[in-house]
Amino acid sequence: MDAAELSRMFKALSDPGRLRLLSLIASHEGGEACVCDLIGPFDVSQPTVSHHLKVLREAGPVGSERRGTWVYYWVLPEALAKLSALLQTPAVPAKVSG
Amino acid sequence: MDAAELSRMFKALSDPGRLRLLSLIASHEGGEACVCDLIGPFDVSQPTVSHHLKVLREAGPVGSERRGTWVYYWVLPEALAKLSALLQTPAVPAKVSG
DNA sequence: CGGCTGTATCGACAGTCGTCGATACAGAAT
DNA sequence: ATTCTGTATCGACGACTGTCGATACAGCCG
Repeated sequence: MDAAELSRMFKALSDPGRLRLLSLIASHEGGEACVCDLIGPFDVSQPTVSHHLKVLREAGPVGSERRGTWVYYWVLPEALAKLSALLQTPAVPAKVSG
Repeated sequence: MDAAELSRMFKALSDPGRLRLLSLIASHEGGEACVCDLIGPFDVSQPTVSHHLKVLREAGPVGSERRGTWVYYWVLPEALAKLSALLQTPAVPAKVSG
């Protein structure tokens, strides 16, 4: 994991809406939510929600799958754990600086 | 810590240059570095480095102090630890969603 | 004081981001 | 097949970001 990939992950988390999406997904029943569950709670349009979900998906911290009509999203704790570990260390360690 | 403040922290970490700055500061002798130590290793100009340092300072994860001619920067592990803790939990917990 | 060095701010510019409405695609039901 | 609903993509727009050169500010040294 280099600085570029790291920064991509952080960038995905740098939008309040995406943080709330992540939270909403994680706290949803069964640990997953379909897009239709995520559109209601937000003031933004459906395309915008879809866009944010795409950003999260491509950055790493969520997975998704189509099941018939609906598309479900869930949080990938491993991806978040990696970031967490990096922040815990003596502060962004040699892996990044090298 | 609400979603807006969280996102500000993440945004500060969402630039590869700032991540490397953070790493450089943390790994520097004594845990702190003056700006002059940070300009050399980068391809960007001094004003740009200064700008990134300001972003980091205002977002939280670094502190700074002028000592005579030089200005020193150091990492604030507590700020990073907060983020780390949030990412560790069942994934961006109730504090954010509420 | 005047000049020198380290750092910050300013103004400008290109590029990216979040957002939207319109539209296309996917699957289910009739 | 047609139609309906859920989701994704497209094209466009304003706002923000990273970057720079020029310049201002701060502190040291003659």
